[in-house]
Amino acid sequence: MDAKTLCLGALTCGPASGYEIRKLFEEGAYATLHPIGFGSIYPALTALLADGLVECTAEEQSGRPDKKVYRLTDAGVAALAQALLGEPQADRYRSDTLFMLTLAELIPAERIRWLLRQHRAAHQAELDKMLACDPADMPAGPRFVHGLGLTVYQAVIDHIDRHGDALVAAIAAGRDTTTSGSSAGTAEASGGADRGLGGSSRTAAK
Amino acid sequence: MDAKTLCLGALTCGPASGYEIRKLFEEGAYATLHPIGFGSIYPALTALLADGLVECTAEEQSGRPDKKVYRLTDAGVAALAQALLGEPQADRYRSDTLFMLTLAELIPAERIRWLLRQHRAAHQAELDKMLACDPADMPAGPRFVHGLGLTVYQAVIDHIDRHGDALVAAIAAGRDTTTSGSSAGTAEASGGADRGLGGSSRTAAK
DNA sequence: CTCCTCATGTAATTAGTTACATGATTTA
DNA sequence: TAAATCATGTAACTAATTACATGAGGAG
Repeated sequence: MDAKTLCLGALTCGPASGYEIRKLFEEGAYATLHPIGFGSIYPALTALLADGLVECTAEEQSGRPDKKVYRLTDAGVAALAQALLGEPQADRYRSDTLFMLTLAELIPAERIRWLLRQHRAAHQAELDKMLACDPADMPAGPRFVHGLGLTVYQAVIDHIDRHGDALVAAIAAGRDTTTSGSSAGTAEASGGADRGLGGSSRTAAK
Repeated sequence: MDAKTLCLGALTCGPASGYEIRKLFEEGAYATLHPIGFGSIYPALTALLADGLVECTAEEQSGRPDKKVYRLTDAGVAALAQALLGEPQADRYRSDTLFMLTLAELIPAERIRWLLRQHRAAHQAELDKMLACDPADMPAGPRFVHGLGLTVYQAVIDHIDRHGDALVAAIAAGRDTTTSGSSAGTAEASGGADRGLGGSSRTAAK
């Protein structure tokens, strides 16, 4: 799905500027469905304007660059409907965290715990954002996707809550950080599960 | 997460050729966690060899090019463990299908039904592949990720089964394909929900 | 007083995908 | 007999991210 179609889709929610479109894709209706940044949006909008699929009125603002508000034309709606008839590409998911967790044996138990917390927190944050929207206000399409998002995020959180401790315990038991012995057997290191709690508040973002 | 780290990770499962690594990422242990193709794997392997992080023995084969089997060196394991300590990038998910479904109002009801079926089938296929593996054979890390995958895929399938029909019905009611009237009100077109059943067996793949 | 939000756009770099080149063996 | 699998690698192309440039106003 190319950036042009994505922008066209975003504009069905109503007229918007490039800046606002980006927000739709990172916080709003299209959040997490399709990552897209300024570098893709602005050129796409320019191309759409040249093709007559959107029209644009510039609103003067003090200091800031003019706010260019784009809206769909009839041709734009038709082009979008057409694009929506094409074959959808297969879903793609990529997760550094899950890849790392697959290689848990190579990672200190403390860091595994941190990774799990962070993963949970990220999903909880998405969930909270979605919970703030009332599905009753949405048309059927967005409501369906919204509900799907809720279930999936909840499933991830539940799985971490149910099996996260067991993973940390297994790693702590299998290869202790303090001892360098390899075959430690089934140690009962699960007792003090909540002491240090990961630390490392710096470098949390980016 | 770059292609080199991904290859290093794959090689923890044991020595493998580039061809086999790709299979790991599309069917095996790392399936759907990180998309990666030949074009990324072969150059990465060459670079890793130059850095001494993997070593390689070529097995002669009749007709085919030599099968180059790569395995991790001690330096490779150390480099991987080091890379695993870096900040994981945020998860990225992209779904053409879900984006399309968000714009369901612009799509004929029949096609919505097809989209839902296809989405369900894709997730069912992934689920079946995962169900074929016994988690008991896995170390804690892969087992955790495996379990997470199962729950998530199941959640998607369940959601489609529970709410898919309602979506199709809403679209069919809101904007009928046969009538061109725009403000049709709350029509009771939900009755014959299962007549044509989508058809279009051609162009199913790719 | 500093940081964040608003606001647009270009340029450079990096990453990823696709196509090509080659070819024997197995399966349908 | 046609197509898929196995097997590696390069070159070209497309797409995406990041950095840069500019700058006012409001919140903390």
